[in-house]
Amino acid sequence: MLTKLEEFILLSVWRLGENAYGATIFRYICDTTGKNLSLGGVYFPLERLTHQGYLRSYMGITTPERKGLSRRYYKLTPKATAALEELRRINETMWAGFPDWAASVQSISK
Amino acid sequence: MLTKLEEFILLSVWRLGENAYGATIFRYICDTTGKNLSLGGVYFPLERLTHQGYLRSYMGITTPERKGLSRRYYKLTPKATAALEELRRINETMWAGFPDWAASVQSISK
DNA sequence: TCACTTTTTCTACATTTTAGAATACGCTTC
DNA sequence: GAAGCGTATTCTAAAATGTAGAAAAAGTGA
Repeated sequence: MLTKLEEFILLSVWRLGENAYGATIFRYICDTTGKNLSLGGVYFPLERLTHQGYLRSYMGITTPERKGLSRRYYKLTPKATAALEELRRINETMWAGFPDWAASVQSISK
Repeated sequence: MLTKLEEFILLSVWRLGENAYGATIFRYICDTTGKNLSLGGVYFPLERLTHQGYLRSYMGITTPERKGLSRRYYKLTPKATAALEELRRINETMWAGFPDWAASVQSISK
């Protein structure tokens, strides 16, 4: 099963689209969760997920007029999309009916 | 931050109500996720969560006419409820707009 | 008493996370 | 053209967490 961090990383890659690389993913997760991750704690799972076939990565070759080391960008593979959809279903079942959840989900009235 | 297992354990305790003890929690999570957890992998975090103040536990003293070791029941503390509500908010933000999610959530049209 | 069922507890090992230091690269400035 | 700065990635060691399964506990029934 994907860990929570892996789940969040995959979702971040999906959401950031063309702009998904280590540093932006790190910042996005920190901002959204309000927690302080460590940088290493995002780069390491990125590699792991790539090895496991959830992500494809490629070096940024375009527009090299910016400062710094060249970026390594990430994209979801179909395997990742499938895993996320399964996870979404599991999450939905687990959380169904939890107080306050009702406010944003249809067809649960309690 | 709570791990995924801890999240699922807390949700199971909430859902199982008066019937939340190690073995039922274990079975509920296995059934819902379709994964094979190990038993030890549920008892250990249960103790951890209790120590950290997310759960209160008490031994089952009622109706001792059943077989087996006496059960240790669990209940959520207010700290756990608060953590779950925060997590729900984070999850909602992370998952908002993800394909297929739309089917069960209001006001997302894409 | 012995075997059986349900449940918890324990142990050893593998994986994942945390925290932060080290390294890389390309501008800019002196 | 060397030094410093900002953006990024890579690496390392320690701590926390998860996996797998064996062992133990307690009551029931043969």
